[in-house]
Amino acid sequence: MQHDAAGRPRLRRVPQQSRSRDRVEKILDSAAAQVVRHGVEAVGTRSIADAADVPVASLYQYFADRDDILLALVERDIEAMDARVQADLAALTRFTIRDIVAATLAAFVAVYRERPAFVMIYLRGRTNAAIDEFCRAHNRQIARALFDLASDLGLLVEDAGPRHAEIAVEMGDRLFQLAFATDMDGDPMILDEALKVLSAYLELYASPAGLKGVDA
Amino acid sequence: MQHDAAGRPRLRRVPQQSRSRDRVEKILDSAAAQVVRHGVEAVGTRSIADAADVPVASLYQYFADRDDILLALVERDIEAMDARVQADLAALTRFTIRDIVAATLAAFVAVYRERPAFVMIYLRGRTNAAIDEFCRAHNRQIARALFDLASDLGLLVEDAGPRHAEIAVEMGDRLFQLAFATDMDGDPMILDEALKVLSAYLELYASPAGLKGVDA
Amino acid sequence: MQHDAAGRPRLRRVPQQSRSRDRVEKILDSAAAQVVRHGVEAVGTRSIADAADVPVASLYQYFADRDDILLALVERDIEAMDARVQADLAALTRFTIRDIVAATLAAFVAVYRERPAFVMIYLRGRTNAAIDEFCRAHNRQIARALFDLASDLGLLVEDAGPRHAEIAVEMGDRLFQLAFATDMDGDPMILDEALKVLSAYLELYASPAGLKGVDA
Amino acid sequence: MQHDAAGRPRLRRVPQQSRSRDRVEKILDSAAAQVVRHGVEAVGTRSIADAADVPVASLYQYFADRDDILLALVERDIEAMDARVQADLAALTRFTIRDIVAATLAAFVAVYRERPAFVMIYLRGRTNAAIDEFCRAHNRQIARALFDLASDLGLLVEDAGPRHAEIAVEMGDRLFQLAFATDMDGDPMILDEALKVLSAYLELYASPAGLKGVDA
DNA sequence: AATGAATGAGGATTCATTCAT
DNA sequence: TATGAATGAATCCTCATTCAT
Repeated sequence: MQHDAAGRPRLRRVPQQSRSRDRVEKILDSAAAQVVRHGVEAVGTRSIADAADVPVASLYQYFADRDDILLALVERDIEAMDARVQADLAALTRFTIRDIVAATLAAFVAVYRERPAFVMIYLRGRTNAAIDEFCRAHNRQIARALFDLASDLGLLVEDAGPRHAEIAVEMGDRLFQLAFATDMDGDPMILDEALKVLSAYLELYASPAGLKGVDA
Repeated sequence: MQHDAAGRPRLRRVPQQSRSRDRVEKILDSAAAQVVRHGVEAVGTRSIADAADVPVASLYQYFADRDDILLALVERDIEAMDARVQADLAALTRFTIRDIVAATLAAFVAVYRERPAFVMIYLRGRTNAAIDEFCRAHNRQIARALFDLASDLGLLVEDAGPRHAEIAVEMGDRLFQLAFATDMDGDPMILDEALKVLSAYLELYASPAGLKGVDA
Repeated sequence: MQHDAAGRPRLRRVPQQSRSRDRVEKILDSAAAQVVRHGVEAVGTRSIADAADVPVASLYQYFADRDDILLALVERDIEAMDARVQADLAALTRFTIRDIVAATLAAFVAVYRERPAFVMIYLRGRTNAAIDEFCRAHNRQIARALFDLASDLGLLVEDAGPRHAEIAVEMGDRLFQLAFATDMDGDPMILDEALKVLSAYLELYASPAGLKGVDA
Repeated sequence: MQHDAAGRPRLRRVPQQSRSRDRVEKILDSAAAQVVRHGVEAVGTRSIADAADVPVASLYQYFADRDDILLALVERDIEAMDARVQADLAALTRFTIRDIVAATLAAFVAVYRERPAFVMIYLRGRTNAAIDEFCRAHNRQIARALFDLASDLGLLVEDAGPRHAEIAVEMGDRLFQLAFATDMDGDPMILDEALKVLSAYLELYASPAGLKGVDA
């Protein structure tokens, strides 16, 4: 990560032009392909650039860093994930804690399956501080959103707080890491376990409505 | 991996001298330590050599390649694992399918816990073709050995074949990878599940004796 | 420095528009600040442009080159210096060789102190052919002007020629470089010595009037 | 400057082999030539290596860094300077404070004149922390040696301490920087001034013998 | 057998400059 | 005129590997 004179990390410039957007997408696609093919550590600026048919120097138009490219990959995938979760939850006609958990997990699985590069980078996130940090922050954000939803619908008891949601999300995160560690489709057994574990945990904080369900 | 003029991989020279053996062990120990501390990709010939207090060039007396060192690490660990499995099985006084599975899994867990470098390399095995190939071959070999044992003891039905054992071993392999992916001691929940899953699977092919047990 | 198709150096476009003039000044001010802060070699187009709040590409509207910016800086400062010398000399009511030398040196010192960037670039001028060349030419020009002044006032003997003035100017130039090499205000001891040395030298070529003085 | 895993700067390997020594000398000579020709900032690893007819990577056999090469240049020159000072002082048959100062300054001037690259690097030392630090330490060391000599010969009064010698050396150092800033042979006027200033200063701490002299 | 020395190939990143609009 | 975007060339440096002794 580059830093400016004042020591703050230089921000990646987010291009708004459509031409640029295409190029960025191409770069990210190439990077994703390389990651899937050869692993996170093996992708270099050169291989990304070559695959994207872009000069190496041009990468630095759009990204601060090699790491920044990987981070962008994760961000892109996470955005897709958020969208999917939101859509799937919006499609529910009846809400229980378990339904919300199931829909969320299903959305995650669907996106993971579509985006194998995400799985690879995410799993090795430990190699890369920026990615790690970003994902952690995102987990908190997701937890908050889910908590707000359940709370607004009256599915939770008084005691329940955003903290509980965070714990659940972190657990789910871990389980997904495990499930996708070696199986790019997500080990179904662990995915099943994930649903059971998370539901059981969160139902400890469910109101009667949270168990019985409320209509949308 | 180096290749000779004919394109075949150059074989690692296996030293027989005791002085050499000490050095090889020291190198492997150092490499293992580095792997555990900094991850597979971060380990270079220099860091291994420095840690082993051996000149870098001397690594090539004992190993063909950087990859070859990692492979040797895996081989060494796998040998330990085989020995442990054999010993633990030999210690059983009564054999059921489930006992064999349990003893084997326990042996694996014990060795994994003693040898964290193995876990790290094995998990990232995909980075390294040689290691991947070696492990796959070893899995088949283990499967065969276990099948022969159970078969000789009359624990299996007629339908059972080495293929089933292979499937079980591969499943166990996967589950271990998952269990150790984030927890260097092996996620106990997954390890428990592993025992249940593998036993249940293999008992589908168990003879009555395989369920009830036979004396040693 | 850029060159056109015929190999001649491309001339810097001297903008006449007032809007442009403002921008050029801003660019030069920024460049000067950067030079003083970080040294000549550390100043890049990007840092100049950022500091001037101007797009990098716009620098090339006004300057042919990175070098050309530094050269323009020197030119601007030299123009100020010339004006100051002229004004200070015009303010004299009585002229001796020593008075002219003193006034000239004082004018130089005053300008150097106001324009630290000039000192830095000039001292490292050797890095930059264009600047070196320009300064040498200017030295000759100043020497000629001072010689003409003293000559017209009858302060010099017959033997005296522009060449002697040039030597004096070069000596003075060197002494200034020395005086400002480490002390941004000019080492006073060297500045004093400069006055003594140059006066003594030039008085070797002074007419009686040159020593006694003439009224303006 | 490189750093090892523990954060300490990786030491430059000082080669003892004669073959290596030749190469190191060749590299340093090339670097010196480049510095003199194009200035300190313009010398890169590539240009040094090319000029020395050595692969770039080989530079890193002998030097930790680009900076380290420049530092080595300075060290080599400083060693020569120390040797020269020692020899010139040993040649004196009669010792006064002034004689010691004169001999020392003369030795410095002689070495500076032989080694223009040293002058250039030393003057820009401010660019390079390692060089700066090294020179400062060396100044202290020289001061100590000169003080010990004068002290042993009984040339100093009781009050005199190594601290005074350090001040004198620092002053001399500055004056040399000035004298050689623009004149590769050392501006004679400043060199003369240097002798006067330093002698006068140190004679404040001279014993009668220090003024009158003692035989070797 | 052992190793200090040597190196080609490649790593990420920066920079001055040009181009298309 | 003005400029965002684009890039070739260069930067320093690392690494696995080989060679000569």
